[in-house]
Amino acid sequence: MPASHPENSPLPQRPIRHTRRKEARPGELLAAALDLFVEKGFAATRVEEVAQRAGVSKGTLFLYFSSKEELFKAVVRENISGRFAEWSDEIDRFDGSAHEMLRHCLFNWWERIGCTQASGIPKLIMSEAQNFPELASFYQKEVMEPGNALIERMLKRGVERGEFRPMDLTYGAYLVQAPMLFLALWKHSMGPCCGDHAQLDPHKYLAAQLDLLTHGFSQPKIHPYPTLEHPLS
Amino acid sequence: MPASHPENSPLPQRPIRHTRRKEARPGELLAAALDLFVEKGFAATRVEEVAQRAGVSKGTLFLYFSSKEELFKAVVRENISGRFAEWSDEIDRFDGSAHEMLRHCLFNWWERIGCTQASGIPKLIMSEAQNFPELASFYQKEVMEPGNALIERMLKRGVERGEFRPMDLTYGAYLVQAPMLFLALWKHSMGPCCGDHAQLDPHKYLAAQLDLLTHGFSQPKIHPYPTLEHPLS
DNA sequence: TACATTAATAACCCATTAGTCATTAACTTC
DNA sequence: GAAGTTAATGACTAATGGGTTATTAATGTA
Repeated sequence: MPASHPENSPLPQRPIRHTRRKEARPGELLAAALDLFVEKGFAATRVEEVAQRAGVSKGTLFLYFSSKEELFKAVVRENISGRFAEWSDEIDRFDGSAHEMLRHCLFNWWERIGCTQASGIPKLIMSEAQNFPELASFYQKEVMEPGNALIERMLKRGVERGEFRPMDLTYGAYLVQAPMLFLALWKHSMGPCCGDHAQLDPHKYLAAQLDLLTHGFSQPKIHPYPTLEHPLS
Repeated sequence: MPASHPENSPLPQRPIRHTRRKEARPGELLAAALDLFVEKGFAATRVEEVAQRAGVSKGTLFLYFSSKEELFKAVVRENISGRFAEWSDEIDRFDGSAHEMLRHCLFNWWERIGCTQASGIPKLIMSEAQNFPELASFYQKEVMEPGNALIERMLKRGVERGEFRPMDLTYGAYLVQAPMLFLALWKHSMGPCCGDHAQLDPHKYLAAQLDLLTHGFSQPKIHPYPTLEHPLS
């Protein structure tokens, strides 16, 4: 479809373009970038497309972010690692049982990250880790490690209260993280592709997982928890 | 590094090049493509690199595969099917306890798939699912569903023998699958990027996971299993 | 209204890469 | 061993896309 004629001269074409909104640009660019990175991956997303979706030109994008990689890092900070502080506080303040805390953690993760677009970021990282090693180690340092530390603290608390049996905290943390990653990946890869059949209900899955963790971590003999058949319903 | 001079005229440079091996080329190209697609993903893999690794020129690759996409599809078709038949037989024949069976399943998966290159395919599929929806549903039908069915049968057997408490088999199967996917993804994404620190020992992880599943699925009160601190060591 | 500042632009540069095609030479056949 | 067939090549192209920069114009100030 090559439009040989300019053909758009009669219309002014630019009613409100070129407005200056220094404060709003970065946020709008980050939002657009999150959308596109999650949808198409890092390498496949063109910066010009990001700029267009944010309503600016490509040059403007580079005015606010020095490179595509910096843009990506900013997206990750904005959507994931920036929230660890409040999460940490929440863990400190929590005064329920370790099991309630685990439940709180899993379901809150779902509400705040899992069910939002931000859960596409882990998939993104997994997909592009090899091609962009510094992005991978950035993610490792700014997301995986603090996240693990948070979960480890939570598990340790459970062990100290006598609710959880002794465990290797490092691997215990992986056991908690794996299902979240699984859910995020499912949501952003297989889920949208497979029709109604084989759909995965996130709440049911999380409930089953929580049930498994609760039973699996518990000190034996004491707790009569619900079975997997009616988990937390 | 622009080499202004040709400079390689003195040496013949091509001792055994240009041999004609029509039968062998497709297989060699597919093997090379699997390596590279798993390592770098679809978009980032250059066809010329695939050709080089297979010992031919780029032009030759297009002689056998009409496009990069066709090459990709051929790789997935070549490497995914099979294997389920023998696994199914093994499950039927197994005569140990449900817990032993679960252990057998996890560790055998690791030996046969997890630790091989084949475990890169799930990552590949996850990464490219959005760009190739028909591939994703193909994978869902030919891999995920039969795999789930296998695990469900295994869990059902445990429930029927009274070793596992009653559970929703569909979600129980996901609980078993998630850690395998986690391990495969780790191996092919974060693992190779993050230096020695934060390394994940597959056997220790699987042992911890098996321990969790064993405790979590068990009928309460009966089994004194080892703690997560010395899982299966 | 004139001037200074700088947000925003769009044309440009350059490296990369999927795909093509005219040419070359390895095998086959007689 | 000459001729024909076709596997294999690599230089070419067209398009793409990250990043740059000279230019434009919106806004604030006097």
